[in-house]
Amino acid sequence: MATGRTHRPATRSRGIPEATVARLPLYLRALTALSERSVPTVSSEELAAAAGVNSAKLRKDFSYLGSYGTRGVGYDVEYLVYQISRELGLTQDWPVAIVGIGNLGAALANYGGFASRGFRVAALIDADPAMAGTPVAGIAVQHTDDLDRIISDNGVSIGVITTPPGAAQQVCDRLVAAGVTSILNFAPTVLSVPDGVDVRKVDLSIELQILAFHEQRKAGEEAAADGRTAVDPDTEEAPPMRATPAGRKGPDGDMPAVMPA
Amino acid sequence: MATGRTHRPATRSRGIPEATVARLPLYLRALTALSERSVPTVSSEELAAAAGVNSAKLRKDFSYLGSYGTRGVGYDVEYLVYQISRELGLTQDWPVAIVGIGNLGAALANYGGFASRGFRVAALIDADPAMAGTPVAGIAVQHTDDLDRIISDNGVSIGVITTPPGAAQQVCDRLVAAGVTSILNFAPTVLSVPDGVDVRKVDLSIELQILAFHEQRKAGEEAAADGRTAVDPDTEEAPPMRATPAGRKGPDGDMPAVMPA
DNA sequence: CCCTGTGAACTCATTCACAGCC
DNA sequence: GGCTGTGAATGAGTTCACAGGG
Repeated sequence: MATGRTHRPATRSRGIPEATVARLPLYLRALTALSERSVPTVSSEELAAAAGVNSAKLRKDFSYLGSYGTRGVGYDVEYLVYQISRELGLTQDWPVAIVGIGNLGAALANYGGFASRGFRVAALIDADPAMAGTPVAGIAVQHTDDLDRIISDNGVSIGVITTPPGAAQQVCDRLVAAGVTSILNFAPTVLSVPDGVDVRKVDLSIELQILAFHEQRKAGEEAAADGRTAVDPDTEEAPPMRATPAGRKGPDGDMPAVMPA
Repeated sequence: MATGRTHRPATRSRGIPEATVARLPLYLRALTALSERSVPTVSSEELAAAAGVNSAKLRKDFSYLGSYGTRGVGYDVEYLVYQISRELGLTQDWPVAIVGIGNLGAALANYGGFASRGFRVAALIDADPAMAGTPVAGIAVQHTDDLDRIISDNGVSIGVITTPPGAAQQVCDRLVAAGVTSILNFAPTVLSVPDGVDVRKVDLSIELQILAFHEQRKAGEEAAADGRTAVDPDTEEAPPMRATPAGRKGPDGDMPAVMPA
C-alpha cells in the first residue's frame, strides 16, 4: 500500500496477500450459491456472513482485486463470480493426478467437488501392480512405473499425494521431475521440494491435535470456573521427570507411557 | 518475556500463540521419529529441518512452553516428546465420532494415524438406515437417530463431519447439542456454532484452488520471462463485460461459461 | 442515506541478533 | 565454542473509522 500509487501497469498488479488468496475460494463458494438462487446483488455484509468472515475483511480482500462493487448498492454476483474465478485461474482446466489409490485416494477420486470448479482427475497412479487397470471412479489405475509419461501426456501440473508416508517424498520427487509444480500432500510427512514448487498439506492428525489442545484448555477453565483446582495443563507442572541437572536423560528415566506409535 | 516475570503462577501461564499451537504437532511428529531411532538429543537446527521450519521460529515456539532445552547441547528428545504431548492434551484419550460414513468417512475410519496419538474412533454414525450395523474398520455403523445417546455414552467431545454439504450444519447442531465442543469439518460448508465450540475445516477444493492461483501466476511469469506478452491474469484486464455504468448486471450479459456447478 | 474502498492504527507472527549458560 | 532463550525490529494481517461516490 504505502504512500502513493507507485509504478503499476494500469490496474493493480501482483501481490494479493496470501491470506486473501486463501479466502477467495470461500467467497466464490458463497457467491456461487447466491448465483444459483439467482440473487443479482449482494452487500459486503451479507456475503461476509455467508462466507463466515467479517465485512471489513471481505471489503479489504476485494479491494486487492480491484473496485468491483457499487457504492450504496453492493456487488454484482455474476460479475464477482467471474472475476474471482479468473483471479484463481479457474477459467481454465486443471488436470490433476492422484498418486496412491488406497482408501483415501479412492475417496478423493470419487469426490464430487473435485470435478466441478475447473479441476479434472486426469490420472490415478498406484505402486501396486495388482491395481493396474482396475477402474476407480471410472478411471483405470496406472502403475507408478509410467508416472513420468502419464504426467507429461496429460499436461498435469498439480499432483495429489495420498500414499503412505514412507513413499511420499519419493513420489513427490518423481512428480516434480516430471513437471508437476503444485502438490497437495495428504501424507503425514514434510516434503522438500525445489524452489518454484508449491506444496500444501492436509493433515487429519494435525487438525485433531490442534482441537485437542483447545479442548483440554476448555476442560481446565471449566474446572477452574467450578472452583476446583483443575487439571490446567500449566498449573499441573512439577514435571514428572526432568533431565538430570547437568546431563542427558536422567537414569531414573521414568516417563508415562505416552505415544503408542 | 517482557520486562519482568509478571504475576504468573510459577511457570509460564496461558496464551500460547495459535500459530505455535498449529506447529506443535509437526514438532511432535519429528521428535517421535527421532525417538524411534533412539536419538537422545537434538539441536534446534536439526529439529527445525526435520519439521520443515526455521530454527529461530522453533526456538521461539518452544520458549512459550518453557525452557526445556540445554544451552550448548540441545533438547532431550524423550523429554520434549512428553512435554509437547502433555501441552497438546495427548496424554489423555480422546474418543472421536465420525458422522457421515461415505467414501471419505470410511477412509478416515480406516486411517491409521487416527488411532495412534491419543485419538480413538469411538463411533461411526450415518443417516442411511441400510448402513446401520454394517461394520466399517471393525466398528458397527450406528444410525443418526441415536446420535445424542452415542455422543453422551462415549463421552465424545470431538466430532468429525464427513456428510454431504447439505447435511453438515444440521449434524453440527446436533453434535453441539449433544455436548461436542470441537468439530473437524470435511464438508464444504461454513458451519456456525455457538461460542466455546471450535471448528476446524479441511477442504480439498479450497486447497486446490489456492494451488491453481499460484500455478496460474507461475505460468504468467514464465511466459513473461520468455519475452512473450503472457496471459498474466492482471495484465489480461479489460474486463470481458461489466455492470452497466449505473446499474445492475448489464443487459448484454455475455459472460464466459464459467463454473460447471 | 447506504454501502464501498481504503488509509491508519493495531494486533499477531516471524525474523534478527545477541546475551547468557553449558 | 556451541546452542538455547528472548528482547527488539520487522513484516503480515486484521480491524477501525471515515471519506467519497451512488
